Amino acid sequence: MSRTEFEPIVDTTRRAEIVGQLRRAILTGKLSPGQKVNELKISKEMRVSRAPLREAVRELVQDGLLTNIPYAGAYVINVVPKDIEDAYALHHVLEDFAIDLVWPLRDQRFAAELDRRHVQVKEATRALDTTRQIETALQLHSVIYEWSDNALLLDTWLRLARRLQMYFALHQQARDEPVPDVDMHEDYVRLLKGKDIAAAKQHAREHIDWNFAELVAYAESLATKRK
Amino acid sequence: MSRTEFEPIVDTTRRAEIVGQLRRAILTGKLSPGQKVNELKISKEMRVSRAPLREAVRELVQDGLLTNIPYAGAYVINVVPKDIEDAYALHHVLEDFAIDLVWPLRDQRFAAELDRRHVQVKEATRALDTTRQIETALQLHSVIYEWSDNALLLDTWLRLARRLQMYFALHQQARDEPVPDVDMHEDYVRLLKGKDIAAAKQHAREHIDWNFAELVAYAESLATKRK
DNA sequence: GTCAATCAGATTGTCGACAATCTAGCAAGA
DNA sequence: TCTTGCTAGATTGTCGACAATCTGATTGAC
Repeated sequence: MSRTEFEPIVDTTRRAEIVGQLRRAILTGKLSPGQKVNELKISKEMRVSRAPLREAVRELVQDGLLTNIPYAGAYVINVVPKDIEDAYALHHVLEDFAIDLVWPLRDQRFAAELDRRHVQVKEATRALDTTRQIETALQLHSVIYEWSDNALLLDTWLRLARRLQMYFALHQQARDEPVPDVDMHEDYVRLLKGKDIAAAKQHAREHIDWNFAELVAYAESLATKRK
Repeated sequence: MSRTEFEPIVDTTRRAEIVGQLRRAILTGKLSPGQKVNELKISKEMRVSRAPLREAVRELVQDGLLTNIPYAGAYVINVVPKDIEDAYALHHVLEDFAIDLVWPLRDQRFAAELDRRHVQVKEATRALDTTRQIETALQLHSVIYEWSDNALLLDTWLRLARRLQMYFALHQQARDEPVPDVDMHEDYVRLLKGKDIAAAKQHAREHIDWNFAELVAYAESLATKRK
């Protein structure tokens, strides 16, 4: 029996590639909220036929990043303050649950993984790469979900995370300000490795909320502009 | 301003119809876990081309009812005990959250809707229509999510509900026994209309678990059989 | 001028055919 | 006997073309 473990072969279909590109385009604001996804135009630009593109669109619709109206087209979802509030409320609940589940499962590898991703966040922050910073920060949060040993919870989180990534990206892109403090996640990581679950939960709660008000305000400004 | 409210036009694409049929087939066990979804065969049976069928499959893959392996095909998801446990754990958390949210929003129409769906469950139960009984019972549970005014939570619940519907249906189909008591949801509905939120939560928790052990045992029997 | 009917252009939905890939079975060689 | 290479058949992935539908502008009647 071989000891080496091989990675599964990566999806090598055009469809998967297209999904990736479209998702990135949405999450980085290259496709802005409300914008229509023109199949013919995009398929030409990507040099693929409409079939795999359409299948990719179905995936993103199911993902919640696009909405579809039959015979009218697919549109990037809009962002209104209520969406942000809903997402944050759900995030609180899921994070709490994930910490409960992960607490007895934490081991040395868990701590190592937390540190590894924390480093990535700090690197992206120092490099002033906001897009990557958002991405790595969410990946850091993903650790507890990945280790909570509940596939459904992880799946639910990943869906939510994509929404959050979109909100953050839009916001950052709009204000174009210096990135937040490098040590933002210091306490978060430390408490997750510690012994006080109540403190960890409490801090996670506050940590999640750090830019909540700002994001809602941004969504409101969007709504007013749209009028 | 018109006072009458019109329903949105139903999706009138073949794709939507196909999604419905496939979903029903999976949720009723017509397509059993692990079974392959042969595109050519099904498209012929449905008298449609493969294009809309494939798009429908993408949706169901994203929904979590199918898994896809490139160039190999789409398969109905398997059911293992851990899946049931994960689903129930998440259900507890979501139900708790939903009750919190819905509590201050309850009004007379909320109570009426609870009653209406409760009646449907009882009718299905009396008619010995197990499939419909499962469907209506989940729709009864959906009330609190629909009224909780959190679109993301509702979306998350609907995903979970489909998984649960599949588990229940498989189980029922396997044991082929008389359906449970007609008054099963009596307390659930009564407490949701009452004033004691703690009692409502507590009962919801127990109510959710009523057939948990049975379902896990069934999944285990499946797993052993598969060997 | 207002409103309804009509029409052209653009876009989405669907189809049938072809290309790429996988699987199972068989044959050849060590 | 086991492994390797090959082949044929089936299935999935992709393509280009056509049909159905929507949108906006134009026309014409009142």
